[in-house]
Amino acid sequence: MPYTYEYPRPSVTVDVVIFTIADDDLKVLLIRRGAEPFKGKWALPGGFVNMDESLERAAARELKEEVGVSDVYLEQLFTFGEPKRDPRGRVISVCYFALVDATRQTIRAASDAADAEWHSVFKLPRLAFDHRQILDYAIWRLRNKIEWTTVGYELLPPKFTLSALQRVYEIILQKPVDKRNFRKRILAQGQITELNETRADGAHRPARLFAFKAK
Amino acid sequence: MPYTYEYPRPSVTVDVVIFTIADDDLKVLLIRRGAEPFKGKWALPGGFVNMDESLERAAARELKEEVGVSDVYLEQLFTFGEPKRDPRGRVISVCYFALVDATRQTIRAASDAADAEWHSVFKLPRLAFDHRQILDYAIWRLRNKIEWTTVGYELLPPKFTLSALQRVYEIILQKPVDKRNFRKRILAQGQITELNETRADGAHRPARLFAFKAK
DNA sequence: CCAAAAGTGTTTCACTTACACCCATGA
DNA sequence: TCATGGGTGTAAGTGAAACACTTTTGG
Repeated sequence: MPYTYEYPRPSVTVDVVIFTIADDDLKVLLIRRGAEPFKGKWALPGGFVNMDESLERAAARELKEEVGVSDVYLEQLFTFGEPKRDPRGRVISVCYFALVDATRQTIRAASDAADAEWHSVFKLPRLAFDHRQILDYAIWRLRNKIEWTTVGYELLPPKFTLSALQRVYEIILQKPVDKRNFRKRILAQGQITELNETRADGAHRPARLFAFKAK
Repeated sequence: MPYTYEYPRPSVTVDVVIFTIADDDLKVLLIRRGAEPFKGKWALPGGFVNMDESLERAAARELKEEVGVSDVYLEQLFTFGEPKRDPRGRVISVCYFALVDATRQTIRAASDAADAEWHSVFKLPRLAFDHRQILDYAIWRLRNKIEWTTVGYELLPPKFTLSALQRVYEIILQKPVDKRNFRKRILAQGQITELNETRADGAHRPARLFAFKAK
């Protein structure tokens, strides 16, 4: 541990990989950069950490500013700090990943960005800085996590059908999932409750709705 | 992403949780602080990140300085950045955890610390800053990781007996492990090779030595 | 020959996987 | 009545857990 603070200090930012499911696809929010370097290129939303806010609060603030939501799933991902990752100087980026349910997201124009858009993670443009690497890592984490935990629910509204949840898994894992085994496994986890409601909109047999127990 | 760097900058340090197995116990290297705050208290080894070195290099450097080893297992753990975690000002700490095998560690006195010592993680003194929280998280990660991966080998010398490896697991998990199932499981992983050597020192039946394949 | 650690297989149980048909509804 | 997505069970296979005795060596 240091004795002194008379030491050159790097800049510290938080970048947030914000995922959602929309149009039957896994999407990530990207911001088109309005200034150099990488002007016009797409980048992850992010910004400086204020001196009086925690890292997680900074990430939550970004999320609020860029997507206009709070109380969503937010997890620290990794801290990227290669000396040359930003051409302007030493910037250390503490990265987070967030899961936002498709019905809540309402993108706001970010104050420091020309444009914000949801992009399919399977058809990504060229990204600024090392953001492609960050995003790839986030996808890898999401895929692992969905197999061992219950984060999948975070991408759905409070009431959802099992078919919708299954689609979330299929989209993220990019492989078909067996319907019967999926339902058995999910129900066996005991984390969701069957509701006495069905979905009204479909043209076919109405699907039973479920809800995630703890949130 | 920021436009400007005219922004207050926090200090950034790396702290390293260095584990080893010694005296049939899981040990962590702690440094006695020689200055305020927390003067005289034990703390994790750590220090500032130089402007031209990566975070991982900074952690490796600390490891080299404090324990005198390189080429050991090193993994980023978490970044702690609560605004009040250091009474002197805003300090963000990128934490790593390292696994050092018991035969290699030769503690050196650290340049900025009065003393460095291995402590049992089960009999810890009061630690400086939020280092207890960091250490608890590192132990949790180690326990998880050892169940799903092969990091256990990193705590042993290149040639080891299966009994020694089993003890590593028992010490970390703090529960007895079934010998036959353990051997089956480890061998089935296909990550270690049986050597044509036995351990010479024991007073009883000599144990076969094994080696980790990829390192 | 005794004490102590090394080494070795089989059975049981739980969980995962593969797989195909009927149901309910709106058009 | 038909097209479409919703919903259900069983059998086989795979991996984890429980469990006790024989072997080899040094003293």
